Amino acid sequence: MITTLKDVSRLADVSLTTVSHVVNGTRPVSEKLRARVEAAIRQIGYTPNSLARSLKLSSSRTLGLAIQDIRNPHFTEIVYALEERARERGFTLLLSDFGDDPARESDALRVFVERRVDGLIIAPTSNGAAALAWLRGRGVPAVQIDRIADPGFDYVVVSNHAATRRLVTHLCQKGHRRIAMLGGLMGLSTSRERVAGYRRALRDAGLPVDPGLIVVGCSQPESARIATHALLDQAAPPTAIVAGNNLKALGALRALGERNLRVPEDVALVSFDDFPWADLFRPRLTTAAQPCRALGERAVDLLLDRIRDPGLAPRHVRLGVEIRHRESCGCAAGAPFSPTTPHVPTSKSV
Amino acid sequence: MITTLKDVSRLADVSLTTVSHVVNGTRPVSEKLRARVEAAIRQIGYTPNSLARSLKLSSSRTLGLAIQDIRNPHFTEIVYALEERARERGFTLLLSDFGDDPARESDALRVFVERRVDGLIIAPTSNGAAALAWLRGRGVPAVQIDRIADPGFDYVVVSNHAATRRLVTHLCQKGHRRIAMLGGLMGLSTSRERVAGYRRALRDAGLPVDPGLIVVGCSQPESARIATHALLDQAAPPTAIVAGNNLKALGALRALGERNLRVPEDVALVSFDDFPWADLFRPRLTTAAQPCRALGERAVDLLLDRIRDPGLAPRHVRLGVEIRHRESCGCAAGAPFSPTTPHVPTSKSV
DNA sequence: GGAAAATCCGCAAACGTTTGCGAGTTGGCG
DNA sequence: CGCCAACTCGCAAACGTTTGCGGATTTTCC
Repeated sequence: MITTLKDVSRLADVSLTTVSHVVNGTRPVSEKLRARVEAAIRQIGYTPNSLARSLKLSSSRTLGLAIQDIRNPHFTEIVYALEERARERGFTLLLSDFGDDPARESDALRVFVERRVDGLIIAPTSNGAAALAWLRGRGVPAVQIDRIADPGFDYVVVSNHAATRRLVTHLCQKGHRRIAMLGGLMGLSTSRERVAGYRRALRDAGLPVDPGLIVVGCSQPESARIATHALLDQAAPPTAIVAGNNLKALGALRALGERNLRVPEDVALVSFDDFPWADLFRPRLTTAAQPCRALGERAVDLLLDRIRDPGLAPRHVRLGVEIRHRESCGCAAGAPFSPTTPHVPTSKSV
Repeated sequence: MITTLKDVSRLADVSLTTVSHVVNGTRPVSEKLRARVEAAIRQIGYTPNSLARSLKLSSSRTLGLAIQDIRNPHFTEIVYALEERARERGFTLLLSDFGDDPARESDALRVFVERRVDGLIIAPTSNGAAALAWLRGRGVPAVQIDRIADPGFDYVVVSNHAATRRLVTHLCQKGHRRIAMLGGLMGLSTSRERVAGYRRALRDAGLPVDPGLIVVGCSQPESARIATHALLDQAAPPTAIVAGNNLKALGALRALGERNLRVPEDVALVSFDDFPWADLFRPRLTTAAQPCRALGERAVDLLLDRIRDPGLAPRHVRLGVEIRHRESCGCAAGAPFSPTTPHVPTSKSV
């Protein structure tokens, strides 16, 4: 059913070498033989064996992608961009979703290396540093996305600090003085940067940082929902909430709904990460939208560069974030947004 | 950096054969040698080369996944389930997103076959039949999901007809007499089955089928949005709309919002496909929720069975759909839902 | 103590490619 | 006619594994 070069060579009565060369166009072949070979190929429906080819060339034209949870719309978007870019460049993607489990993260990397991917893209967990160290030992090219666990590797992330700061500053300007932050796992660089941006904005506004208004560690909508209820149960509840990412925004939204609190009249809500359908939530959510597509494309480009030249110094890319100004912050729909912090342009260090 | 069996065998001073056997545990090895080998492996950080292994064994423990658009939440969910199940079974997933493009669909399959996947899972386009025929010629195991393009291959899909029928019947019972249907590309079995279910429900209710209320061919939110506007511009506009899938529901929702029409008071809306956050739209959407997880799991299981025994007769699985009864159909939240058509149980033919 | 059985191990051929090297042929030119 | 360049092509070794076969050593049992 599946045929080989040898089958073709027998049928066309030429050498293996010649068949290989007409298949790959890697050296001139006379018109006569080429015709015979091509006829034979069509006749038996020959399909090259990439495995053998990769083995011989020690290059599989395959990229490994290890990510937390494809179902998170943010990652879905990134995966989409990565796959497209990789495909355009002639690479195929191996996919691994490792959830929250560091062990599964390591497993994924091991599997990828065993399959001899040419390089890999990873959104590392909080202990991704160990996994990356292991990779370094194998000399496998890799780039981190979204989060950074080891500055020794390339990465492309966004300006979490600046964007969160702008979000919070905006709430301050609208008069909010008790602003809560739903933060993520502090092992993640994103969470740390976003919480730092939040603190910074408060300090800039001369507001106290109340530890009771910062809750960290929730990673799923459900924990965010519960955390939100807890926040609102306080003696002096927040008048505004900053969700550290899209999942937390969903949780917060649910909690607010359960309490029949109106957004933004009773409590304002802004969130990191946009949804493709964020305009359909009521109220329409004000968000910090990451450039997922650009992020994916840059990641692939960085990786291919490094595969070409493994000696490159680590390259760090930080992309700007766009604030999508909608209603949940308390502004009328479409009202102009005037941040105090200027928009952070795409930057690249080293 | 990357080492081989031979490196290990040299360092441990044993034969290649022995190293291979301790790595795979495929034949007993004396305690002494095993220890030496394991020490050597650790020392040089040996990682097996799956490419060579696959070549020799002619089995790559890899599954190809070709899908339309991962960003569609419905497919995202399926991809997630597929990846998880495949991983549990020791297989890795190759991912290809081919959009609407039949050419890219064929490309994807070709790439997968060249990479010698053990089998593949595909949500075929309207002309997927050709692509599948090509596969048959190569003898590559495959299962179709979501849609069916060639009954000669295994598939696992849902009861589109029955579910749509229940959705529409429910609207009829609420008194709607002009119910519009936003259908998909009629080349897809899902679209045909859903539209058929819609017609059937109307006939059952003794209502006329007005061709002006059926619009087919839209596949993206934007075209559904435009189609919805057109529907509402009619002399006798519909009082209820059935969205053929989640994307169309988003488009319809946008159009209704743009017209400041209230759902369900002015126009009722129900939709095929659920969203994980469907409870956060306002109004909360009544949907026909597919068992994405089960679908993914069954697909992998079917595929692995077939890989084991390629001679199996084609197996067809049709899963039941759960109606998630919320507000957009015009019922009070949480009101009981009493379909005339009994819930279609999971069935399996042949 | 000796033969048979059991145990432990290595040789070398394959899996399906790619490619350096060199052999054979042809044509051009003096 | 002779020689060299240009052109075409095939041989065979490699890529990193797996595994059938058989040789050597040890154990078992009478």
